[in-house]
This record gives sequence, C-alpha cells and structure tokens, in this order.
Amino acid sequence: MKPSTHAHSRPPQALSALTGRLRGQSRKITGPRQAILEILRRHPHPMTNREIFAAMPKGRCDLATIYRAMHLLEEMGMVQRFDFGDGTARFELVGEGDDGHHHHLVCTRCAGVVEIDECFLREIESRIAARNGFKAVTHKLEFFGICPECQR
Amino acid sequence: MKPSTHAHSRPPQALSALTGRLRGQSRKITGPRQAILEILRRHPHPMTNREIFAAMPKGRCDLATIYRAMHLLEEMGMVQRFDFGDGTARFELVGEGDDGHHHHLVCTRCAGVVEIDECFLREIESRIAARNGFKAVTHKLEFFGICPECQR
DNA sequence: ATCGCTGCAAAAATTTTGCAGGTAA
DNA sequence: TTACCTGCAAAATTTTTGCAGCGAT
Repeated sequence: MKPSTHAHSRPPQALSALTGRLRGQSRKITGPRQAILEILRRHPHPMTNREIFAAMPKGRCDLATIYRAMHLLEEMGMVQRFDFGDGTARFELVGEGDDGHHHHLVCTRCAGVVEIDECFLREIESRIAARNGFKAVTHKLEFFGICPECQR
Repeated sequence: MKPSTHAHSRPPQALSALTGRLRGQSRKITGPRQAILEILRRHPHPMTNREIFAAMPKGRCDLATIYRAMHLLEEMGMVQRFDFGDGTARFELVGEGDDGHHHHLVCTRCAGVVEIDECFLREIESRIAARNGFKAVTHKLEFFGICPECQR
C-alpha cells in the first residue's frame, strides 16, 4: 500500500470540532466515537470498518458499534462512503462545509490510494439528468490502475 | 423498476454464438450454462446472481453454479461486472468484440436502470494516469437519481 | 475415459439486529 | 432521570469452497 500521496489538501479537523458536531445534533460523545473519529482524522484515505477496528487500541470497542457509528456519521454527513468494488464499504472523514464528493485512484496490486479532488462530471451529470428526466442525479466514480511502485 | 429504456442498441446475440465462444475455449456447454446465457441474453440490464437464479425455471441449477459460471464468463470477457454500491454484484452480457465498458443511470427509489453508452472519461483517464505515474488505468462510473415515474 | 462441471453442504466474510445493561447529558 | 449507546450474541446476506458423483466431449 505505497502511494499515500494526496494531491489534495483537506486540513485535519480538530477532534473538538468533530465532537462539537455530534453535540450539536444532541448525540452523545462516547469513548468509542471519539476513538473512531480520532482514527479517521489521522487517516487521509478511506478505511473499512475492520481496519478501523484493527487500528483501535486493544478492541476498545465492538465491531458492531463501529458499524452503527458509521451509519450515524454518514447520515450526519460527517463521513463519506466509498466503494472500491471489492464488496466492503470504506469511509473517509468529510470536512466541515464540504460535501465530501471526490474520487480515488486505486492500485489494483497493492491497494494504495491517491485522492483525486477534481470532479469532471458536474455538467455531464446535468446533461444526463435532463436527457432522461431524472432528478437529483449524482455519481460514483473511481479509477483503478497500477501504481509506479508496483510496475517495477 | 420502471425505466428500462436503453438509449443504446446492443443487438441480442444468438445463443449459438454464445455457446460457440464457450466451445472455442474448450469449456463445456452444459444445461445450467445455457440457461444462464439465455436469461442474460433476454435481459438488457445488469442482474444479480440471485435474480438469475430466480429467473431460472424451478431451481434448474444451483446458486453456487451460477457464481462459478459468472466467474468463468467474466474471465472470458463474456460478461461485465457492475457495482451499484449496494453490496451485490451485477452482471451484463457483453457483445462479441465489445469490451463491455459502459455506465448506468440508476433510480434510487425503484432500482430502474437506464443504460448510458457514452464514455466521458477516456482522455481524463490518461491525464490521471500520466499525472500519477499509473499504468493500465480504468474506471468505474455509475449515475444515481430519481426517475420520472418516481418523481410523481 | 477424461476432466470439467454440478449439486449439496458447509464455511467464510460482511453487515444487521435484539436485548439487557450502562452512561452521557 | 432518561434517552441514547454499547457489548455480546445471533442472524441475515453474499460469496467461496470441499467433495463425491455425473456428464460433455
């Protein structure tokens, strides 16, 4: 998992800012949730629930709790769900005010991830919506390839 | 599941042409495989393995056999795997000589699917590959929205 | 007669859920 | 105190795999 370069610059959010968003929605600030947010905060790339669980000091919380927390955080817009097509969901922290929409370039050999901040499809999205009479059209896009390290 | 419009026109392939491709790779033409190909042939949209199983006359073959067949057909390039982000794989028949690369517009209410034949990202793909030193870059892209029927 | 393929059953992996008890507010 | 959360256990899905026997070539 070599390429951890991220061309973007999502500034790390303070933990207090994150818990504040929870408090604002009158959700409780518990040990497991703080631990999860702390882990996501330090990780610039999408993580599976199992990875979050593994990164947690000595099973500090149950895996089921992580699943429930990610549902909540996703609903609140604090994390964004990504799907790399291997059948396991991945989550990334979303900056305050950001909608979290971006893409990734994933190495199919080592699973390394490069963040892609540009979005190329905004206008194509509206064209497709109009042409087919759809509303509220969004998209999911991920790139896959072989990273420089894995080519050698 | 209303919108079954497909702007594209993938001509249905004869079953004999399909089995011929199997024969050409010295794979066996069995009852289950013929049934699977027949079902896919009549379905212009991606199907889950369970849907294929359900469309099969009276459990004519085992679900595990369908999984194994789809692996084979995918490897042979006869079907293309799609991922609508709900954690279950979907498969669509690929025309002879076609690479199967295309996208979908999926209704998040009724799960209806519109096929999108254009691909907008060929050149962006090479730009991203070059910029990050990746090789063999591909992408997966799906659109989601609310179809005309479901808006009423 | 091969070797590949199938059905059945069991297992693996991810995700969801019920429930009783605990804790943040 | 009162909701909300958590851990534990069980269940629901999707997908994979082992094995013995059958069947296409």
